[in-house]
This record gives sequence, structure tokens and C-alpha cells, in this order.
Amino acid sequence: MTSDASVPTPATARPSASGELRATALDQFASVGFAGTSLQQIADAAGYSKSSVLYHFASKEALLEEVLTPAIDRLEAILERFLATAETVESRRRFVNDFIDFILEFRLELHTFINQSQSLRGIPVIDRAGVLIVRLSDTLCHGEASTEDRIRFGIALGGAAYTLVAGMTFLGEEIAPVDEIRPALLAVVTELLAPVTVRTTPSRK
Amino acid sequence: MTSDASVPTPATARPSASGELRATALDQFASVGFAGTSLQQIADAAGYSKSSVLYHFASKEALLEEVLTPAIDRLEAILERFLATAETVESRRRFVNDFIDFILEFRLELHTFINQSQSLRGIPVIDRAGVLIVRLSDTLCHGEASTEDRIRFGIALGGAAYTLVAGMTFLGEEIAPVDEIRPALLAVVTELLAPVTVRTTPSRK
DNA sequence: ACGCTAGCTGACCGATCGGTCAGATCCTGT
DNA sequence: ACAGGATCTGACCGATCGGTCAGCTAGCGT
Repeated sequence: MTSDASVPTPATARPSASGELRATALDQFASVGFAGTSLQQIADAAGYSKSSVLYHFASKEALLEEVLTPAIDRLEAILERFLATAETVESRRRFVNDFIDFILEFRLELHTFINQSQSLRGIPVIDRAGVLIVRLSDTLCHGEASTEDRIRFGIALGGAAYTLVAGMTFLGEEIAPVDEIRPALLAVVTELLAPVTVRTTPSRK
Repeated sequence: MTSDASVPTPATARPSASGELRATALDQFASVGFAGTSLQQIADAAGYSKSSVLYHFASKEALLEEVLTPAIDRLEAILERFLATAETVESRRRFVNDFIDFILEFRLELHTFINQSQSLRGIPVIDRAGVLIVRLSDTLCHGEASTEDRIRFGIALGGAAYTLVAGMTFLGEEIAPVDEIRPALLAVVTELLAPVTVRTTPSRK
């Protein structure tokens, strides 16, 4: 990906060491937490030495940044796209669809950020994600701070992050396939964020 | 609200050292995580020495157990009460009400458990809570494993835990008072857990 | 006045933390 | 064959981790 321009990169195999380390670190960060994950654990799980991890990434914090950045970029793109067009029932529905795809694709990154942003304040990528979430919330609530609307958004966000990572592992024994989860998740999140069936008009006082 | 009935407890002061330590530890566990919290931090924040913490609690793990146990006991009582009576629309509504009260009263404990149960497996109180959650989920879904119903439950659980602790701190700048949060939370959770029932619309728009 | 105990603390322990550094190994261009 | 950069590693560093222990102090029953 990053380093090898000429080398053919088989999509099936995982030749890149830094990629392997990123993936391993993400698993650990999402399940044990950033503070609870040691560089030694990451190295052992990925089959490298701790020194190798610090060769590829300047520090533990830098590793976190590299791991989370793609997800934040994607979320930012989704928000910008939503803001670029006038809001209609249709555009809001499309936004929710994008959002679901984002959640499903970056569930581990989302879970990591959602559950640890408080304790990781000061790390640039975390702060970036923080203002993004606030913008998202403000956008969906049209600036006016309706407590219930904000709670709807918070529950959809935190609930999805929890359910897809932590909840699935011990609620459903085996994780249901994405094609089964997606429609169910879409239905619930749509209900929370775009209650179109009941009140199609955006709440304006 | 956490009224020690007969003990002469001046509401302003906080006489109990172990109580002070429990409260401080809970704050830290919920915001920085169990692994991310050191005994030193807890001691400093509470104004004691690390040795004092270990005098009152046999170990860091024992401290966690003491901190979480009241919440788990309460949750267990709520479930047993729900199971004790035949299920009706009314009993389910009452259960949701109990559940909301539980979430509001034990938000920090719930958040701590919800977001860290994976990494804390093996600790008795965590495992106890785990089977409780599964029983709750099975009860609400009537055993039949409807993916959407399970997702509804997971989102309500994880979403509430997130919103009331992490979400509120940076979505709404100041935390709204409980009397404002409760009805909103009740509406959203009812919508998620008791979809058959008509939404209790105060419809004040 | 005395001893006893509960509460609390600093000194200390081995283990592990994130991070540095000097090589060892391998791979490629010449 | 050789040079040189990329990759990887073990040894090592100071700091901090959870936990132990002996001792200090204040209050209370006698």
C-alpha cells in the first residue's frame, strides 16, 4: 500500500508489516482499550517484537492516530456530502444509509473512539473526531438543542458502536453475517434519526 | 437519593473513607477505564495514599467488585421482578420504567461494565453482570433470536450508557438536569424496547 | 494511665510500562 | 562482489505499575 509502488499487492495475503500491526493494534484498542493495551501485547499478537512496532510507528500514540485516521476521514466525507446538499427527506435517508455503511465498515474504530475519547483528549485525531461528532449532532438537530433529539443521536451512535463490537460477542453467540445485520441496523437507526413515518416534517418550532 | 436511612449522614460532608474511595474509583473507572486507572491516581484524587486504598480494599480488582456490585444487585432485582409476573403491556412498560431509573441512578457503573466487560472477563462481578445481560436480552426477545430485536436491545443498552456518560459531556456542554433527561430517555427507550406499544407522545412540539 | 485496635502512611519489591539505541539480517541496485 | 538502505531485534533505560510490610498515630474501653 504505502511503501511498495511496484510490488504487486495480493489483496488476499497481508504482506505489509505495518498493516498487520495496525490491524492487530486496532483489535486490541477496541477490546482492551488504549490504556489497557501494551506495545508488547500488540507485538506478540502480531508476531513481531516490541522494537519493531516502534520502528514502524513513532510512538504508541502515533500508532493510535494511524489506526483511527481512515475512519475519521471517511466520517468527515459523509458529513460534508450531507451538508453539501439541501436537506430533504431523501437526502436525510441517504445520509443514514451512508452512516450505516460507515458504522459497519469501521465498527472497531468507531467503538475505540466512542468509548475512550474522554480519556484520550489531547490526541489530535481524537479531538478531530470529537468536533466532527458535535457537528454531526448539530446538523441533525438543526442547531436547536432539543434534548430528545440529541439523546436520539447519542443512543444511535453509542448503541451501534456497542452492539456491533461488544454486544454481539456475548448477546448473539456467533456474530450474524453482515447481510442480516445491515437491514436490522438500518431499520433501528432510521427510526432513531429520521422518524419519517411519523413526522416527516423536520421539527421546527 | 442514595439515602442511608438511619445513619446520621450529613449530606454535605462525606465521612466514610472507603465510600470516598469507592466514589472516586468509580469516576475514574468510568472515564479512563479500569486498566487505565492506577491506584495512585485514585488515591491522589481522593486525598489518600496508595497504601490506604489497599488497606480498605484487598486489591484493585476487589475495589472494582465493590464498586459495581450494588448496581448489579439492583439490575438483578429489576429482572426478577419482571420475571415474577406474567408479561403484559403494562408489566413491560413498568419494566422499562424501572430500567430507566436504574440507568439514571447507576449510569457510571453501567458505563463501566458495558464498555469494559470484554477485557475484564474472569472477574466474578463482571461475569455475573454478563449472564444478567444475556438473561435480560433473552427475556425481552422471548427466547426467539430475532436479530432486529436483539439489536434494538443492544442499542438501547449501549446507547443509554454512552449517552448519559460520554455523550453528554461533549454533545451537550452542560449536562441537562435529570428531570429533562428522564422523559426523553423514556420515550426513546420505550420506542426501542416496546415497539408494539403506541409511542407515549407528549407531542409537545 | 494503659494497651489495643483501626486508620493511615512511606519505604520497598518484582514486574511491566513506553521508548532508545546499537547492531544483526536481508534485500536490492550497481 | 559490494555498498547501502530498509527491516527487525535484544539489551537496556527511567518511570510507574499492583502489592507487601513495618511502623506511626489517634481514639476508646478499661
